[in-house]
Amino acid sequence: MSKSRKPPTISDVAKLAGVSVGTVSNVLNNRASVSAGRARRVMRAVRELGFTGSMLAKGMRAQHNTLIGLCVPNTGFANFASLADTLDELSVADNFELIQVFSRYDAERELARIRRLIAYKAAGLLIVPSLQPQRVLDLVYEAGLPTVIINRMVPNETRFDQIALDHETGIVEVASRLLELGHKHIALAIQYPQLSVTQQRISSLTWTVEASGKGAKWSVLECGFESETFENTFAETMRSPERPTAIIASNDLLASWLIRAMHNNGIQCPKDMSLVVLEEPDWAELVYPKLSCFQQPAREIGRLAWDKLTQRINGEAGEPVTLRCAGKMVFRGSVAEYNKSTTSE
Amino acid sequence: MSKSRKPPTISDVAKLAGVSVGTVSNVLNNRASVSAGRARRVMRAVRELGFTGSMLAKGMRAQHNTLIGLCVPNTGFANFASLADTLDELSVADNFELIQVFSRYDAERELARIRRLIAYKAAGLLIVPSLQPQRVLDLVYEAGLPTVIINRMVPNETRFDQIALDHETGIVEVASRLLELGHKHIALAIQYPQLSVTQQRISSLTWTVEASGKGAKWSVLECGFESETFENTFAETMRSPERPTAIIASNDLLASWLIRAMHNNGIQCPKDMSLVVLEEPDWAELVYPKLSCFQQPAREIGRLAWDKLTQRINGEAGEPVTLRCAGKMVFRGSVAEYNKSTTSE
DNA sequence: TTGTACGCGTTATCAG
DNA sequence: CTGATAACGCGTACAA
Repeated sequence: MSKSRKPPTISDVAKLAGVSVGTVSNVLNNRASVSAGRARRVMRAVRELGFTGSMLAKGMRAQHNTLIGLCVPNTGFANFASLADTLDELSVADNFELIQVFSRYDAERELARIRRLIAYKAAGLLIVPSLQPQRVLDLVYEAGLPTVIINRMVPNETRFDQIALDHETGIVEVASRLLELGHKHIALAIQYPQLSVTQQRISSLTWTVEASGKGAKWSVLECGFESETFENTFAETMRSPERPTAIIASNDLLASWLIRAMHNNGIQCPKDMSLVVLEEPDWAELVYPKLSCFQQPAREIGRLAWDKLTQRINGEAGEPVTLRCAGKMVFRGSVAEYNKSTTSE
Repeated sequence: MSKSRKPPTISDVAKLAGVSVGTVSNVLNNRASVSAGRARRVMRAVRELGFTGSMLAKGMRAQHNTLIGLCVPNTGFANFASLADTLDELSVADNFELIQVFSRYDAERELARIRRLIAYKAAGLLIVPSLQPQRVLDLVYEAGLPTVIINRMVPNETRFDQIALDHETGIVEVASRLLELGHKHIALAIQYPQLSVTQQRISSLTWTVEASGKGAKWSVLECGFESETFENTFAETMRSPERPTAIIASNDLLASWLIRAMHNNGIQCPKDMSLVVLEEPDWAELVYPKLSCFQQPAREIGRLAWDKLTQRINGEAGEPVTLRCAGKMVFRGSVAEYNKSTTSE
């Protein structure tokens, strides 16, 4: 049974040290000059009582808190994990408390979580927005809360800073390479058709394929949200004579589904099908063949976002900016030349 | 530039609605009976001003906060991710705010982070302890903070509830199976020798191998913290005539290192070597052969820990308890019978 | 150099 | 049913 004694306050310390509360405060924040003897007595009392202070009272008094909210869809994808990791590191260094909440891709939940962060008088917000972030963004704008949007672009949003990956160059590089290798039909496997990055990717793919003048095809493979359903979709797609010879997966979950589905349908990678994923899961080099990935610079994004947010909190930032970070394409065994004599029973 | 207007307070609302602050408070918490007309006026004023309330002031007034601290080493391992996910879900349901901090396996940092959580007057703490948690545990005990230790056992600690995996049955089951399959030398690949779970695992392995009476061997493979160094260690181990025919990896990082190292050294799994990992990474079924795993019940542990913590916060818990959850062994392709005619050049 | 008093936003209490 | 006020812990301006 933990003894639930009340936490010590400044006046407890003051009483024990035989000084006034103002003196204690001055010692703790080594502000005004306090005589050495009293200072020592105060410090001893602090240690004796295990005095920690109250961030609640501090925050209330100072009218600003050292809490920073980070709202991400989940923590499962490798990207979000390293983003959280980076931001935690940076926030500790700057003496902020990072409080991470999950929106689970649900606008309603996102709204509720952000509302609470506002109620906690968070000093700033870092948001990886959900699919319908409008109400949330309106809310934080109304609240006047310094906010940076990360990782996922919100189109036509000029009220906030946005720091995100440059998705276009990635898919252009992937598609160009696949076309060079002789692929005639490239499919983009997606999960969220409404997402702005998805739209961007589709148009980039379209553009690249058509500009190449090689008469290649492209298509979009909507994969849904259940792996069983997907198995059917995939099998059906592969029965078509027009089936793709290369697939670009939007995220690592889809990549894992595709690997399994290819295996189940007797399709060999890269002989029958090349595979690329637009983020790098930590198992990329463990599967055979090794997975070709577009590495997202999560750490760089985290750092830029943090810098921008602290600037904005300190009132040093001007007009909201939109930054795009370059990713890096890494080709591994899962991509190969298109083999015209592909087995097709 | 977000307009950094001061957030509205209760008295702002009261002024606008033409009522007293007490009335507003009563309306918001639908406590005492307030006349319908006034209540409507208050609600309108609340909406108009975008009033959210201040959890800081609430917490200070109520002398207890709705903040729960979760301290984990990192968020990279699949286990910790789903633990965080479960706890987030549960805390939202109970109207608590979960604030997650990372100790990075560093006792010093752990102490600093916990200290701040105490200063924030967190209502309770969930800790996956670091390797030297003594000072932290003393601190939270002194502070009288309801605390539950999860996932990793702290030996001889009876001041707190502990909810953890039953590691023993897992390794006993794995070792028994490997012995059944004719393996004569089982190695346990570890990273943290001082960890109590490591000690438990070693003694369970010892016990199981010796009790089997099959004259089999066992050994411990210390893997260190850098994958390059590990490559050498592994190559050396495999050069020995006494080399293991089955390896049990303590965590998914080691499993990934082992898969790579086996590949680099031309050792085939499961023909030359069986492999088991004591947690289940999300890529377990993507590699070939599929990885045999001891599935840790992270969700169950999360749920039990949360229940215990809320009990303790509400003063409904008695003496601290220690609970062990059963994991589940899943054998897949990476484990096979030991083949005496193993290729050994 | 040290002590005192006030205000931050909220809720509980008490008087009207 | 409603309004005024004290108290929570801290920082600070100002008085001693």
